[in-house]
Amino acid sequence: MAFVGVLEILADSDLTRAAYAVMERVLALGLHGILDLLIQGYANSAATIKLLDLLLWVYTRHSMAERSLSTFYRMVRSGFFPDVKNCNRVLRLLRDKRQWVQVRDVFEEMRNVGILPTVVTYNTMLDSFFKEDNAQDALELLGKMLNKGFSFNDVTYNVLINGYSKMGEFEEAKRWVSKMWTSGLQVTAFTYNPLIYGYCSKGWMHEALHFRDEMVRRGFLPPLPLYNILIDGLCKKGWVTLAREKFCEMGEMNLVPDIVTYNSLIYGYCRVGDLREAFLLVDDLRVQGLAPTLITYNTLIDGLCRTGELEEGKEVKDHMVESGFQPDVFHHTILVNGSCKMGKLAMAKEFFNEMLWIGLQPDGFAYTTRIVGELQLGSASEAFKLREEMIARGITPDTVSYNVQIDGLCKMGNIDEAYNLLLKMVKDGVPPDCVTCSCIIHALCQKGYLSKAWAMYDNMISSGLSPSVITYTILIHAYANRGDLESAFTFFSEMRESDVLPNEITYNALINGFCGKDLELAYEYFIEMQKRGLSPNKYTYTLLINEHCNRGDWNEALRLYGEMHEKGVQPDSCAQSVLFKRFGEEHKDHAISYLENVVLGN
DNA sequence: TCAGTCGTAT
Repeated sequence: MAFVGVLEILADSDLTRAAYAVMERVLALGLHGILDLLIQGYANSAATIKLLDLLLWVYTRHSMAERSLSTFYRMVRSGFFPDVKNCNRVLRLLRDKRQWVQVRDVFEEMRNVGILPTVVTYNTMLDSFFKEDNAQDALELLGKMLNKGFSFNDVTYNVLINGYSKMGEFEEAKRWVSKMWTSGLQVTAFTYNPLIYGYCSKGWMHEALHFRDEMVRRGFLPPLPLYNILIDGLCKKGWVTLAREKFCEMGEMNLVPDIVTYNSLIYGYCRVGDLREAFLLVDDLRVQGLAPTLITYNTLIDGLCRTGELEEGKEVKDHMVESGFQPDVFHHTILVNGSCKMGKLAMAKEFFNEMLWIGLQPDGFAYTTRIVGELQLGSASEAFKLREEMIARGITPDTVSYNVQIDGLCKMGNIDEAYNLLLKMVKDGVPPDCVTCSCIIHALCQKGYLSKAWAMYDNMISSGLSPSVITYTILIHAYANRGDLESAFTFFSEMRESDVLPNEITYNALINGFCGKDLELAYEYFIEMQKRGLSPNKYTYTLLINEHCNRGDWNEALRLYGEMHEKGVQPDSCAQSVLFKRFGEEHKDHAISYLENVVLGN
């Protein structure tokens, strides 16, 4: 036990750094028994407390939560009270490991034995409470902190701003930002980070952009990650033009985009189906001296799959593998999904099996994707087998997994079974969401049980779930289609009051309902949707053209058909057959080419 | 700070 003697000398002579190095060496050798030796009084008592503290420090530095905890408790119970700095280190470690109960216990123990907390202790505890989603306890602690005469430092403010932003309590977060300004503490660019990050993660991009502006007005240069978050948030909303503007703005601010910036923007263009621009960006990033990553490739392949270009996606995959990238679970999930969406179940299976073959463990996303394919293109029993296999592999079904299953049952017409599964999911502690309810509402509407659907809607509201644009559209469509325009309008109004924005499909559902009854009102919605920046699509035109044809108003039908062309909306066979439904089958081709000539003025 | 799964319409 010579090392204890060495440590004792070092501790006595205040050679902390040297003692730390020796202690690290001792533990690297696995000699954890030093704790017992010290507690039993192997060294002199002045050195013992220093060495125990050192031990605790080393354990926390190496993120050894169990050892840190047991050392802490052995120490306090033997009357060796650790330095508060080491207690703070233990708290921080436990917080980072999300061991909430242990964080609270250690804090409580500190109080019991009389170790006085510092502002760092309070900041750590506040942060821990927020990360635990317990703002109430954070608030109480804040009160205690003030009562004891502690004043907030910059970290306190940042913890509060961060905590409230993550919870989506932006008003409260903003209040602390302005308090921080008036407190005279140093506000930095990073003070705004959590707020902007919070807004982006909730998709509130206007607010996020507003705070970028405020930041710049206050004279801060937004850091690169902040621009990346903004561009990512804009792209996720599909606002790729605005994202591009921000991308250009970066240059004006002397910020150099990195691969994350490019990947986000590429994602944005892929999501709006502009693969040309996405590939141009890949060229551009290469010119800038950057190189595509696995994420770049996966994003492009997903983009191609979504536009139906599965073969091109496979080409990119080959190119990716040739460039030395190892396909991962994301990659395979994308291709499984792409194959299913093209109706190629056998190919989806191949991609899924390839993933297993190369030794990758499919996660919940991969299984869910595969199960959806099986439900839509294959068999329910195969889907069930896969679900069992997923559970056997230790993946517990989440909300999406249940939703897929529930929707599958609904589509097979088993609403009762779907409802039972909803009850089971609640029992299993998996929270149903808006999609769960929408699936069942949709099924009820399709079966004609409209009042049951309405009851389900009331049910979801009283459970605290917010209906989405899809939920409203399902109900509006069902009621409008049945001719109950008043009820359809009720949902439309409720939608407005809840600040849920209608989309093209919502308007189509309304227009569909009003066409047969009140064409004037149908046109009002047709105008309104365009005022709101929504472009009528082929369904919108088809609905209106159909109605005019039914009324024999051939001129207006033709005018709409022309407008459709002008706006670049490609009519499909459905739009054309609606227009010519009075024509005999054998004349249609002539009629269509005649019409194209008239309309296009050729 | 970046990628993958579920629900709407003629």
